[in-house]
Amino acid sequence: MVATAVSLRYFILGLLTQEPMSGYDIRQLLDNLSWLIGSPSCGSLYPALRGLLDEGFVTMDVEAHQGRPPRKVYSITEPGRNALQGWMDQPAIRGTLKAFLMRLILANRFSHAGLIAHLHSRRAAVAGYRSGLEQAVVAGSQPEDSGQYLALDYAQAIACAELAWLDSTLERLSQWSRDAGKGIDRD
Amino acid sequence: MVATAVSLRYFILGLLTQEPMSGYDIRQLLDNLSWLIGSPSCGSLYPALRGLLDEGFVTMDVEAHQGRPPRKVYSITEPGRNALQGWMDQPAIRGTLKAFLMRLILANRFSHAGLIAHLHSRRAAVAGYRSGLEQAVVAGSQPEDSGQYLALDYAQAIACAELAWLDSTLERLSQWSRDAGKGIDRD
DNA sequence: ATGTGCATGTAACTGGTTACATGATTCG
DNA sequence: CGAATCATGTAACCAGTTACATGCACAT
Repeated sequence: MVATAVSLRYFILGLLTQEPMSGYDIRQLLDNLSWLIGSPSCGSLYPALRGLLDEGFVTMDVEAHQGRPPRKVYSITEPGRNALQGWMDQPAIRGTLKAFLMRLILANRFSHAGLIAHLHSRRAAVAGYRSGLEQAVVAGSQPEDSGQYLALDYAQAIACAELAWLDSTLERLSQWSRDAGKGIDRD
Repeated sequence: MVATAVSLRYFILGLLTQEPMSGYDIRQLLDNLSWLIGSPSCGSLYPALRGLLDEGFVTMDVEAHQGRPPRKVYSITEPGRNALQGWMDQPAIRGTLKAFLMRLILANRFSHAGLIAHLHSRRAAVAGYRSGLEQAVVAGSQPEDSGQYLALDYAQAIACAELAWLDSTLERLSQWSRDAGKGIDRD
């Protein structure tokens, strides 16, 4: 009853903020992003669209062509935008990397500040995770159970890399926004 | 019909290779590992045990205590060991980090060679993933769609970190096994 | 008496997958 | 003629989650 991640639904909703699209369009777009979040292959796409429609987060216009099946073009509604905003504002729940990436892709369509906030919240989550790992190292895992030890080491390495990326990116973004603030948006 | 990851089932099976355990024992063990793979909190644990029992991968002995509910102690069977081996031998399917970590934890209970193979297969998977990301950078994503660009960059950073860890760990392990081969197991 | 720990489980739901089903159009 | 592309969807299944249900023992 708490967070209800429901990534795909909201991600689709986010994609629709750019322009109205048909299910087919969305699928192709998702296929392009498959390296990041994996294509959900129609079996989950169409039900998701149906769900969004039922909740009133999108409207549907049928573009009938003769012969060819009619394109059903979906557009986001005001309630849809609100729901999406609500989803975006949710703090990044730990472990859901995919959800983070989805939001990251969508984030700067909203606001620069939102993007920054999103990165910060991720940073906090990862930092917490890493400190948990450190405690686990100190506590249990003797190096004799090297499986556990390896897994721990691996997870720590990843977490450190994430933190490093987040820090450098935040630095870069804040610098960019400082420059933009001064009106020196050369690029 | 292909891979059927079914992580938890097989992970439990792997834990049982060390010693017979009751559901309760397993749960506590999993709780200890929660920072890595997240505790599955009985709702999935007991059904998993039931499933393993139905498939003949474990046997169950009931230790009746008066008063206190009886401990049901599960032991792995020969078919269970075979099934587990089959699962371990599956190449690490991309994206399933958790499955990889589970196998990593279990791997060296089997054989040193298996562990190495496991790491190599992960390495191949991650390398493939990264090259996919690189292609995606070259192809689509103009820096204007900075959301996509950021996500891409992030994923690449992680992938690189993974590769670096895998390489250094493989190096370390092969050195260790070389030393052991020479009988100079100083540590 | 009350709550914490041991020890088991069920039921309903969720988010997703695979594989299948439909049907017209256009290209080789 | 057959295959690929456009375009929609359904049905069955799967792994896992949350929340609930049970019940005894022992300590406060």
